[in-house]
Amino acid sequence: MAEYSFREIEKKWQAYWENQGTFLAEVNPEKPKFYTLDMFPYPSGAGLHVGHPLGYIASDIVARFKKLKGFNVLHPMGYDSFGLPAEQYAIQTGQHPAITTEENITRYTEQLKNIGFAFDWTKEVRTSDPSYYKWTQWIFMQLFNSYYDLEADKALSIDSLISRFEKEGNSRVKAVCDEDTQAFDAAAWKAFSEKEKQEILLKYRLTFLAETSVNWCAALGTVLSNDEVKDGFSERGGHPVERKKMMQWSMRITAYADRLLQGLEKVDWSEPIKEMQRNWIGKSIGAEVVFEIKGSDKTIKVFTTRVDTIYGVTYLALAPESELAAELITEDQRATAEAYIEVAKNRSERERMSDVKTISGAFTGAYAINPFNGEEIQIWVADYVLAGYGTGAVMAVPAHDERDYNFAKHFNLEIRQVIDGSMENGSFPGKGGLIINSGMISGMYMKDAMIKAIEFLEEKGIGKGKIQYRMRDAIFTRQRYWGEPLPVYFKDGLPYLIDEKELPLILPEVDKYLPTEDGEPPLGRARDWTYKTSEGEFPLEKSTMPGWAGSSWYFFRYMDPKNDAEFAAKDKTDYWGAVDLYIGGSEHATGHLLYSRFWTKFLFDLGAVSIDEPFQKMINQGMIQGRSNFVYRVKGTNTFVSHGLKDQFDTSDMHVDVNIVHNDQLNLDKFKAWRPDLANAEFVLEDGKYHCGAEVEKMSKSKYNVVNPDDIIERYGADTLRLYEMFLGPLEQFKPWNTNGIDGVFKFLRKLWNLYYTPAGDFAVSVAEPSKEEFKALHKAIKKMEEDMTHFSFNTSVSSFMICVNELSSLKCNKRGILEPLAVLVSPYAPHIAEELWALLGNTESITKTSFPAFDEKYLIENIHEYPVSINGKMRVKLTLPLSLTVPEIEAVAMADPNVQKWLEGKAPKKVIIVPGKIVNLVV
RNA sequence: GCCGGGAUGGUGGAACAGGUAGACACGCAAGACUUAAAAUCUUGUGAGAGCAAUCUCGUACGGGUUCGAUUCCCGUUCCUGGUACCA
Repeated sequence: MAEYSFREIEKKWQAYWENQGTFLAEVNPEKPKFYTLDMFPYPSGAGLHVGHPLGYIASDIVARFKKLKGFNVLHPMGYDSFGLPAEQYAIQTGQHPAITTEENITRYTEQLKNIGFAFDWTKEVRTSDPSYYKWTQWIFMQLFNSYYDLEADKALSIDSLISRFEKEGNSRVKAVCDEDTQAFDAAAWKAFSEKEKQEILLKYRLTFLAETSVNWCAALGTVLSNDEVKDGFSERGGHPVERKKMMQWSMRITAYADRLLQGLEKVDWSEPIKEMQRNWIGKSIGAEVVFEIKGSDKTIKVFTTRVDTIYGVTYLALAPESELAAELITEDQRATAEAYIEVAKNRSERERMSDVKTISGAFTGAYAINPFNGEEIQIWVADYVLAGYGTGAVMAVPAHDERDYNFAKHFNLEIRQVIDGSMENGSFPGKGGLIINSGMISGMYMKDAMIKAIEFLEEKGIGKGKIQYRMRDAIFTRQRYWGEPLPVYFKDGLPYLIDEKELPLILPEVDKYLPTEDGEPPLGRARDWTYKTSEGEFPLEKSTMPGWAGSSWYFFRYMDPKNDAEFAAKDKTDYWGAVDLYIGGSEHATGHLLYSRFWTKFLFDLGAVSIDEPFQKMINQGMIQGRSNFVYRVKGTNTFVSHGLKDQFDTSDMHVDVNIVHNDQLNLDKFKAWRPDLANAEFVLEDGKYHCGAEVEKMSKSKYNVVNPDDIIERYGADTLRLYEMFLGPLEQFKPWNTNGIDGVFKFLRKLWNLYYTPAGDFAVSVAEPSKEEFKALHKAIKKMEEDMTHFSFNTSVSSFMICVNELSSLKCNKRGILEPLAVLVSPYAPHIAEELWALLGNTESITKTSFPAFDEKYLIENIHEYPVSINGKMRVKLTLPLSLTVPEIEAVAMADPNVQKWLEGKAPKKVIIVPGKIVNLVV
């Protein structure tokens, strides 16, 4: 066999790895561990396109590299298999989503296996599998049975809260709970009925049922979380989304806001991703201030980050949804104010967002009293105030806040300056200035004034310092079929958990996957969707969990996927620990990555795992975009003009399938065969070729720019695909898929192959001692790969392999001493060809069992070496010096250099520091 | 609007600590082999001038720091990701 026949080789080694269990990963305390993880895919009906494997290839390279370096590597793959597309398909066709999902998974697995990943497939997980979602439900139950204790700063069991209530009521309990929780003492607690007790406990539980304002998507018939909504439309499907009040399960993720923020300091993620999470959590430090209302015993609580400007408050503004606002309206303002509230409330979120510039509001007629100076100030209703943030009320300081300023200008309200500085054409004195016209805090700067003002508030009992988060509690229910059922039944209208022994609560069969006629979720169609206890039969929860439930803990399940007694055994989670390298897209920054951190912290509090950050290092690979090709048809004819000549004709452009275009040249025969109407197409060519136009767009079927990895593998092989995806550019960069350069990578593999063969096609490797040049070529590549592995710049490693093989081939190197380590070196990138060559060299064990070739610097040293010279830490000149020179000789040559002389101006340097091979420092 | 990331030949991209810009690859051109094509190999390939050695200009644009800037600083333009009345 002389030809590089990748088809045979790849099939052979993929079967070998599977039969030998080469990549099975088991706990082994003798060896250091390395956990590489990819964001598992949702198995969609379209199959994998060429963009999906990008990150998987990168992590596979790292996994194989680490294995060669002696690590025990866990590198699993699985499927996030609950999701909307399968359900939508089920609605249209009546086919059970489980069947569609199964088919898609089969196809995905087949496609993935063709690429030759070092996955341990025995660790595969599927979120829609009952043996998996049993534990998703179990985690939900633990959350239900926990509350967040602020003194311990962790989640504790709800039973411990109950025993505190029995002893002393709730007045001294510092815990995260609903705003409206009333105080009670031990006696009162004991006097409460079972129902009342449960209602109170629900206000503390980490997952709870409450009436919440949600993003309702009528077209999908379900609620969506904030990160599933983009610009007022659903992320999947692009349907309009509106705000609606509904009873929903929520997760008290806000209890963890601060720990989620602090945890970011400990992990090695890119700064932009951390920043996105910080913004999403949106911590603001400020104060809550209570304003009394004139002629009423009601009060208005506002949140502000700038109490120091309190003397500049000239009105209060309430959100239109505020019930208090409706109550406060006086007779003379009733007509206008109520009309305004009606209009504002009915404006959809979408309208409100797209129309930020229009200023609107209405005076209620009521007045509040500024607690600092006793002044009466008007109370307004304004739709720039959001009901969902802070207290839904704002103290307006028009002089120092842009929105307040615009509002005051529009309605002709007073603008009172309390920070020194000029205020001209819309520029506001900011945080730096001295505070003026402000009674007790005049003459202070912001920081001191805030402290003083908060002290005053707390003394008087009319406010306090407060930290507010932008992040809301996460809605945890979806009115869908294809998701995890919640292990909850209802008694007296209150939720109770089912018995843990009953898990998993299996998703029931339904006749249709649509909501019921009376608007209940699809599970409302299930027969016997009830729970039987000794007390009777009770209805089960009809909503299911959101998509992010299953993906928030799958990285633990990979460690122990078949465990039926625990979500994962403690000794296994302790051994594998946090994910050492997580590769995936940045689009999950505010969804999956935040929820996973939240659940991990919770499991940590529970003592179920020993880590509280799941992903130590993360790389965000850039999306691969499509690159569309165009042909230019002369209008009204069947004649197509090459790109360069199209301006000479009246043409219209047309997408052409990128798979019949190579290097932007159209394959004319394939084009004629592409569609029947093109069979008799005619062409106007340039230099005998048809050049297509190209444009970067999203990869989509309708643009004929989808490239299937299977096609690339069929034509060039998996090793070429792997190398090429890496060669395309930096992993983190967004880039269009473009096969223009793939021939070069394929040629490289063929050249590599030919190193082991004579021109006549015989396998021939000599045992002669390699020359210095040969060692040098190899060790340059070894060094480069080791360095690249620390910065994840896979693209330049591929280049360094190419250089190495080019040099070896021009040296006609066929020596075992070089070719054996060379096969190992390239094996993480191109594992199939490496295994084949390794076996040809007479090795009987897989190449993955050997170790990475040791780098030796001595091979890189040349006779002539360039020394950069730097003087006084500033001047640096590169000199070409023979390596044999002694230190004084190097110094002499450096001193004789014209640039150095110019710099020294005749003076002698005080000290000469020479770092061999590095830098000569001359200190003046 | 606010917060990130980016802009280098015909193309994808190198330059990892301020020190020979354009590695490597594609494409293109010329040549070798071939009846021919494909494949392979060799050479050239940022722009301009020159027979040539060589010189000048060049990393989006305008400035600055430095002996020296793709790299650091200030300003501008364009592309791109996130987020958006968050008080």
